[in-house]
Amino acid sequence: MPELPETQTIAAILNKNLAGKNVLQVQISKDYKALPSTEIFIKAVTGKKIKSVKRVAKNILLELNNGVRILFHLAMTGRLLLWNEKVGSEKWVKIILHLDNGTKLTFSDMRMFGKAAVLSPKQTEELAARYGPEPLDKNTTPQQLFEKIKSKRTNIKNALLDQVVISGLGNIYATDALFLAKINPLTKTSEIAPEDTSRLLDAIREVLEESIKFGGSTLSDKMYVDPFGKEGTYQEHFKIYSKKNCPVCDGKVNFMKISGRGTYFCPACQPIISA
DNA sequence: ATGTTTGTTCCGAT
DNA sequence: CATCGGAACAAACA
Repeated sequence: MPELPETQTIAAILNKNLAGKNVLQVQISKDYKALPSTEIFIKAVTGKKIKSVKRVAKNILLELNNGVRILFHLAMTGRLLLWNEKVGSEKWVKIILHLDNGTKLTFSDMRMFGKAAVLSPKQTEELAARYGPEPLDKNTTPQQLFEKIKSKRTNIKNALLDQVVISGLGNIYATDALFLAKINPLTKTSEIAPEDTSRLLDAIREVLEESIKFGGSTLSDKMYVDPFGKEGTYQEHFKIYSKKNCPVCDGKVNFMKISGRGTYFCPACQPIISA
């Protein structure tokens, strides 16, 4: 579930609450495989101090004082919770980190699509290098995005979901950003002009920043909550995602699957660019 | 019972 | 050979 805003929200809260804490003990569920192996994971993490928590694309990285990183990727249904008296029982817990302030961080994952791994400093660099530009990085330019988009031969919606083109977008924010930029999701990347990319990057930044402001999106399944169990409210501010009628022209919103992902767009406000 | 789901990766097809 | 897109991964819900 989590895309960039949700991952960012989690990383910021964890950084605030975990920096400087020591990991006293690590518990891993028998039915779960941490990477590269559960044994190596436990050995690498136990007794280490957490220096900081950062986000890279949709990954959450806990930097330890020996330079090793714990990587969590939440995929569709992963959760990281900081347990206290308010955050109650949680199912599907796979990993528990016991901290020296008496609290614990749990990683749970209902559908097991997520990932927990330890990375060496070199592997951490390699990870970041695999991803496209970070949309919220001020140094990211429309020209960069344009070149990345032009390297793909598919529609713009698929291109935006490719983490090599741009980091951190998922189905919801790609859908909303295309609506704000007035670009039809089926537009071939070959038809995208530099000025479209400029509008698109602005739109991407707008939806991501707004969502971060609202603490991300929590859908009806309640899968996403922050580490203290709090839901996001960006779903009350969706631009087009999940809507029946266009908020701009009130026309009927089109729904279709693009590469298997539910896509919403307004055919009037997001017309196909003809060659 | 069938169809749906916010992500990523692998494999077959092109 | 590179790239695209469907299927698969697994579980809950309507």
